[in-house]
Amino acid sequence: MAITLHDSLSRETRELQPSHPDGVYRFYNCGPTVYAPAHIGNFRTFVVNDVLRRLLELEFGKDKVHHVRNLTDVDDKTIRRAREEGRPLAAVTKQWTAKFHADCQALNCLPPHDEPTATGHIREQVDMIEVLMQKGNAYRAPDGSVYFKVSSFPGYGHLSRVHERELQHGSALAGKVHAADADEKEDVSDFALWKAHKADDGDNAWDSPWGRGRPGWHIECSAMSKKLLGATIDLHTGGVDLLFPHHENEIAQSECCNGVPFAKHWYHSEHLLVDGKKMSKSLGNLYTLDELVAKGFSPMAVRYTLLMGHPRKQLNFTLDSVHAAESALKTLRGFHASLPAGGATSHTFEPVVAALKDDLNSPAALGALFTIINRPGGEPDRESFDQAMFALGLDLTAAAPAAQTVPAAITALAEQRWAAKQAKDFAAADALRKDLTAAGWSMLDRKDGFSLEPVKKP
RNA sequence: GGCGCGGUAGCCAAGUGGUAAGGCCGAGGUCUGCAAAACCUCUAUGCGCCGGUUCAAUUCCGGCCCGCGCCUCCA
Repeated sequence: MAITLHDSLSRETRELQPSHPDGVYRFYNCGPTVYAPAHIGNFRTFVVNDVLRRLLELEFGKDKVHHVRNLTDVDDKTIRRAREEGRPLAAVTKQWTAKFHADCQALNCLPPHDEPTATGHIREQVDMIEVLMQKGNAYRAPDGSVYFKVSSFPGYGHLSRVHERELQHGSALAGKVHAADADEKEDVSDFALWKAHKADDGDNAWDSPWGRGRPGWHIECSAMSKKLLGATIDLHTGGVDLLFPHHENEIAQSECCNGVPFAKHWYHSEHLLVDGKKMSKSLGNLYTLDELVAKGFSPMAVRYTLLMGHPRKQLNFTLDSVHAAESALKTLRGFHASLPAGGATSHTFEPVVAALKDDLNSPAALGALFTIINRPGGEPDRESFDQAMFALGLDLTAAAPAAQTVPAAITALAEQRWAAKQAKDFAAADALRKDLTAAGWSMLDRKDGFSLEPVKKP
């Protein structure tokens, strides 16, 4: 069964097929800027792309997928962070790259085959800018910056329909259009390919034919995808916010430079909202994985939560939904543990993967999963269940939420109650249970002993 | 102002021109001294509002209301 996926450029849902003779599907996913911990909104996109990666492996073969995800390790934010902390840029980006990798691993995301960095590909970016200069698609501003001349590319705006857009009238936004460097550009739509060195950049600058400076943001993806995947790639993905201007600019640069179509298919995942609003520091509704783990949630429950909504639809993330995910995962773990070893064909989980292959419909896939689990009679098929879990990237053997340390006083109370229970002094036992509950702990009895866990909050 | 997405049970969320998946929560039951777990059962005559098309609309069309996102470097 083919994978179908919505294409942001044509606005059609189309089948995915490798276009190169070697049968390798070339897939580029815009990665994070490494200057701070990624938040769960970022991870929605990466988890969705991870599911896609897994489906591609199932469909075309494990060695027939080439997945590239870049790391932006030089830009205004990374440089500012390094300056604020008085550390070298590389120290900052290395630290946050490591954190990003740890979070991805916790969320069970497969590592991309290549993870190129902007600073590791200055040469390739400069080369590309030189071609654009030669072809007349770019110009050097008086300060030494190089800009892409948007008017030189007739195809500009097709992806985001930017020609149908207008700047917001009479608002603060219209006035703040790049006040910083607007004077250097010939047109406000033009965007930087190369940024001339400024004092704030410190020693984060490289030599170029136009003087010392650093690459603009968009050029890195064009240069690195070309180097690793070729001039025309099969699929380019990212969050909706990258649609304009980032991806629009990438298309302009790459197609003007290479003279061939940049990407055959574009896919954009929608934003994660928190409590009905986009995450932002000012609203205080921004979560990191660590913060959720600190609240007692498992990373796998966070992954599950991110899959509860259709990737092309805004998903409202709440702590209640992570609770729901944690409970659902618990059921899945129990089901998995009770699955018979042998394969059976009466209850196959193939519909789960089928739902995912239909434009990454993860909520439908989760629905199908439980529908099959709850189907009476017959025998569930372990092989297809494992495959469904692989596609969803749900590792049911991953650690459940870490048990909290039990205070000695609580343990003492529990031991008293256990003794009372053994002595069949149920009145005392019940009283002690109440005390424990009041103190915030649930006592779980077993045949041969007890365990304690924090009282579940509603 | 422009562009785009969405409004489905207490919460989250699929879906279809033919009469509403699933998860969570909640309720009842079985089983347990109690509690928990597990298992069973139940939970939208209804899909933002108003019209229209149709034998039939939540699903198509039109209007309206509300929410969210993007509009130059935020996944």
